[in-house]
Amino acid sequence: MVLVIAEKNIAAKKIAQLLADGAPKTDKVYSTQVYRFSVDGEEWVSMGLAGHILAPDFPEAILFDAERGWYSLTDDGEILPADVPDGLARPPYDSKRRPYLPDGINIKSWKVDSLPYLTWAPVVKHPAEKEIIRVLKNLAKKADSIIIATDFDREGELIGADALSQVREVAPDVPVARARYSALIKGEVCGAFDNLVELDRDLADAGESRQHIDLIWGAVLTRYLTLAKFGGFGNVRSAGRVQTPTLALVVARERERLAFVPEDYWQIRGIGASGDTAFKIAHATARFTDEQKAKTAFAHVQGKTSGTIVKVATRARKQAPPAPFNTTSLQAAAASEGISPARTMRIAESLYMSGLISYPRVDNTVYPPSEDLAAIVSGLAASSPALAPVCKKVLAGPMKPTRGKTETTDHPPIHPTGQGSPESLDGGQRKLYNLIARRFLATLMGPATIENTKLSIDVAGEPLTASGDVLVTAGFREAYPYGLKRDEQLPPLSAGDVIEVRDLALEAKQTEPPARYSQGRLVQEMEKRGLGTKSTRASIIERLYQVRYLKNDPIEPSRLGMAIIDALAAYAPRITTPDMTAELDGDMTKVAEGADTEAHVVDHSRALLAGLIDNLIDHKDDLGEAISDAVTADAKVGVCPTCGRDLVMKASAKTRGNFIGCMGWPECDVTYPVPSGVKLEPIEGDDGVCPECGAPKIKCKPFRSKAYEVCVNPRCPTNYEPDLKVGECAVCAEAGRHGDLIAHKSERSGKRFIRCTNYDECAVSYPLPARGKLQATGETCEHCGSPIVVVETARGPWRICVNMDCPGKEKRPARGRRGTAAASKPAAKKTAAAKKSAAKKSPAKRKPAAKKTAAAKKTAAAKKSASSR
DNA sequence: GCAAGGTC
Repeated sequence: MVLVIAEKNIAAKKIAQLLADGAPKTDKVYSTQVYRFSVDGEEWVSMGLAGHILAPDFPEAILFDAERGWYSLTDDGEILPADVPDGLARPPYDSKRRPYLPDGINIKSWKVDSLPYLTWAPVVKHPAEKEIIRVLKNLAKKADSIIIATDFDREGELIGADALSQVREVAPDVPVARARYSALIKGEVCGAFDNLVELDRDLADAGESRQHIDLIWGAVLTRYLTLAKFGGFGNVRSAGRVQTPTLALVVARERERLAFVPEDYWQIRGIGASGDTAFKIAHATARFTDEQKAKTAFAHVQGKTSGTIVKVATRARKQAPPAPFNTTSLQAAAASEGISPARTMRIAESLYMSGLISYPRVDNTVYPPSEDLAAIVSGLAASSPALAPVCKKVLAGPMKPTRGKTETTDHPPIHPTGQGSPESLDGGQRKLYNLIARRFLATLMGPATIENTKLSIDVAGEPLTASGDVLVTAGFREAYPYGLKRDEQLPPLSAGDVIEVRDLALEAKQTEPPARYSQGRLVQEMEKRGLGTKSTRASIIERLYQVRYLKNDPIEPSRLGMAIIDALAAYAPRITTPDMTAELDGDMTKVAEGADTEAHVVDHSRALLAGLIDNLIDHKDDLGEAISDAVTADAKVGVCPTCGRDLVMKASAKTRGNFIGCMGWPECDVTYPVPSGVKLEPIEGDDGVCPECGAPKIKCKPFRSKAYEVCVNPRCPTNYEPDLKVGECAVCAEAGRHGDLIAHKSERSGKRFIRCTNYDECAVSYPLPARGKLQATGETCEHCGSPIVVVETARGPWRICVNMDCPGKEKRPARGRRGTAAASKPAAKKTAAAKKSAAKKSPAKRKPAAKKTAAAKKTAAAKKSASSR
């Protein structure tokens, strides 16, 4: 049997299809997809790895001293020489400066003292994809020969070399060869398998050098930053060859904005009208930089009510259809539609896995000749009725595809497959699929023609203008409306016509600083500067948000992010610029060409880092202070109305919930609750102080709905809500007594809830939505008899039964069973409190407000999963 | 608890 090892499943599948006599058979080894086929009567099988199957890391519990070098200790205290690669450089040992690694401190422990040793620590590999390795070894044992067919690039060679090392553990003698193809098409793949070569160790070593350098620099600097001011678990301050220069880009842009000195300018603008059509007019001098000149011009036109058309100029311009999508351009286009690059990749992956779009990690922007574009369009027409009319036009047209600047042969640009059923996609998936499908169609269509009309208007001797764009020939815009401005149609006018003029005003304005990066722009900027790859950029940006160096979109650096860049620019400047990546690329090329060795390149890099360590450690406390100040500044939401110190967002150690507390604690015990389940943001400046009570106001952004601002003080008059009777208590009615249900707002927590007036006997207490005006309706719920209230929300009124355990609420048609189960035994469970009071006062009766205890819920869930198995 | 690179 011949075993073919590809980098990923899609490659394994394609290779099987291209080499097989007849159609390959899909099979599973354990739970991994493999492809069985025959080539000239011989039995072949291909499998896909999942990228790198081994992960580099530092060895467990390695210690160092000058005599023994690297060693490890067994549990019994026995000293063993460490299993490290030959020829590894030793940490330069200076007993005054650098004691032995203290007892019990090893490379795995996060201690500043160990950083100089970590710089020189060996790097080993451990299995990262255990399942894949198991399958690989299983197949390798049965193989008569093996062909490594991973991607034809540096990382592909390394992935192949790692796979080979695993194969050798079970099949030391089986012949192994390498197939190098640059496109998954018949000619390329068959050619590669007819001309097998050897695995290129130098190229794999180049990839491994990259891994080691990234790990060593990343781990040393990340540990250093984290230890400089330990902020508790979950507060890692990371640094790396790609993430740090990326952060530096954002910080540099913010600094430009801070240093920006706005310039004053003036505009004269107003409204022109002819017949029923009104349009914007402005002085021909779009921006006056001289106030006096602006005032003089304005004095001429002020209060004027008519103008004369001097000239009408129309000019048509063509807008070329866009290039096919590669990863970066898809991420940028999706970011404009509000989908972050990271989310774009997650969605694209799912669309790819369900067979709706082609492979999403591509640099290529030119369709290969082998791609049957017409077939895709036909498929699209059949699967997406909404796109069918435009698909028909595309099929009838000349269908000359556009080409982008980057042409590679590994995969086609991102396009819909025209297969599957996109109709059932949910929100984000549907949005992205539509973008991809429409972009694909646009690349096969003609240009759009936009006609611009420019009116020159004389108003009391001053030149004014109006301009309007109209899409006259839709071309590709019929399929691809993204980023298209709305038509601004001017009325038909000609020279000499008189128009109405009104609302002319002189406006004083200021120039704006350079704009912040959007996530889409940042991805493009990273690509331009050689930072990261198509597969990593999105996740690197996401990481910078996760460690709270970045916030908001357009992107702003946090004070912490700025402090990190300042510190690294001072003590480890090499990590803050893209140069390190550029230099690494140069070194990699030398290793790949055999002009240098992995050991030498990595040791050189270690030495550069080692040269920085002493200075870093000397400044540890300065940095700790800077980080701590920055973190406090980021958490600041306002000033304490009692003592004047900063109020900051804090996390409760007990409940892990957030609250606002005074930095003066324990002398000052001012605290405020904050709403949970929403994203919170401080409001800067005077807008962030409540005019009523002086407490801070904060911005709350609930998931998928509109942000609002609120005073954090629950006792503030702006938060006052009178008690409201919403109806009668159905529980009490069942028990033969009377109780009213009253909506209260807690003065302590600011939370709203409903409670029964009969609370000595009745335990009814329901939470209410945090926001929206409440109204009693006088109606009762058909399911449980509890009152119905209306909550005014941003999306309009919302009628709810106040009973949180109402059986009517649990009816979910899609799942069904949960609802019916709950409805059939609504009185089954009670809260402990309800049971207690019921036992004391009155016999337990049917109770619509059945509240399940946590334990009861658990058993119910367990029963459910047991019955479904 | 570290990075960046593959891919799921």
